[in-house]
Amino acid sequence: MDKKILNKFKAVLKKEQLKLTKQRHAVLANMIKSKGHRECDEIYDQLKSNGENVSRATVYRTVAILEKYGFLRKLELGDGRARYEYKLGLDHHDHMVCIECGQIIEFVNSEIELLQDKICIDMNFKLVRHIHQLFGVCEICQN
Amino acid sequence: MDKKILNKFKAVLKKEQLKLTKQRHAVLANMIKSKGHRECDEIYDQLKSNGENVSRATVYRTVAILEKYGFLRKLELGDGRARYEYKLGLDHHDHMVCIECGQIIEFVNSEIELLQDKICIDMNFKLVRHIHQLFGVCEICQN
DNA sequence: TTTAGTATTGAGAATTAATCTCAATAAAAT
DNA sequence: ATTTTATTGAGATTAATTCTCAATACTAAA
Ligand SMILES: [Mn+2]
Ligand SMILES: [Mn+2]
Ligand SMILES: [Zn+2]
Ligand SMILES: [Zn+2]
Repeated sequence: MDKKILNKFKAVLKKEQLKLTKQRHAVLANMIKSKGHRECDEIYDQLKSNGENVSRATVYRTVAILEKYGFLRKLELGDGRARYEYKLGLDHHDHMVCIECGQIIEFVNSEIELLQDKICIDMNFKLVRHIHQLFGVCEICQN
Repeated sequence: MDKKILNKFKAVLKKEQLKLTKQRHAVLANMIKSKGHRECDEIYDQLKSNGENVSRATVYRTVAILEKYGFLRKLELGDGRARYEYKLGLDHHDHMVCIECGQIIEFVNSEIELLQDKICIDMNFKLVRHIHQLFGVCEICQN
């Protein structure tokens, strides 16, 4: 794992009086390697098939820590299963979701981000995070 | 209940070979009357306290129909409980959610809506619906 | 490197919003 | 009024997530 990321993880853990365990390392390493939008069970299964056994409970506990400290972002797409994507150091983006095939397409629009900030300033709302998801039918599914 | 709304509801039900029952009427009437962002259990409790007993199962089943046909909009704010708001004939808006007190503030920004449409056109994505939620600290909770 | 102190893990139980089941009932059609 | 068809409700079920707690693994001090 990249030394910078690992050091940040160690710093976070120390600050929170948490210990660096094989399991926590394995979850983070796995998320860095496969950069999709992933359900906890997927992570669990993939770790298991790599021979790195981490319990489901620990996967859930670890992604929660990683989200809290900005390593991961949690997505809720309305199907009752949370997805996580690696985000540390990457540019912000939002998501389009195909309601036919489930495909997730990423998009960025800095104008929207600016307008969003302006709304919050105008309304004296301190923005922490946002969700902007577009649901519709992707190019492939239209044919 | 407003005759236009009731007629539209009747038309929808007929089209779908569903029957107009006391319970379905009660749920719709209740949603029209109290225009908040409401959990199913709230609707259930309020109906019960009005003496109009509708089972939880029927509340869930009815809001699903009402959402499908545009009477209601479903909100998922990330706490695992869906909220519904009445929307038929009302202007579109999105939501800011205070992470301290849970307050839901509505906002509208037509520029963002236009940019959103443009993104979808450019990417050949047929937009059906969207979620734009801003999470942060409201004016009151900042003091 | 031992030891003491503290945090973590995993297996399965618990939780909880939402959905399902199906016999009894109510609405619509004839 | 009778038949047909859909609906309801009570409680069981589902499924993602969280919790429990005894056994185990880190960490730092001696
Ligand atoms: Mn993404
Ligand atoms: Mn609203
Ligand atoms: Zn698609
Ligand atoms: Zn607030």
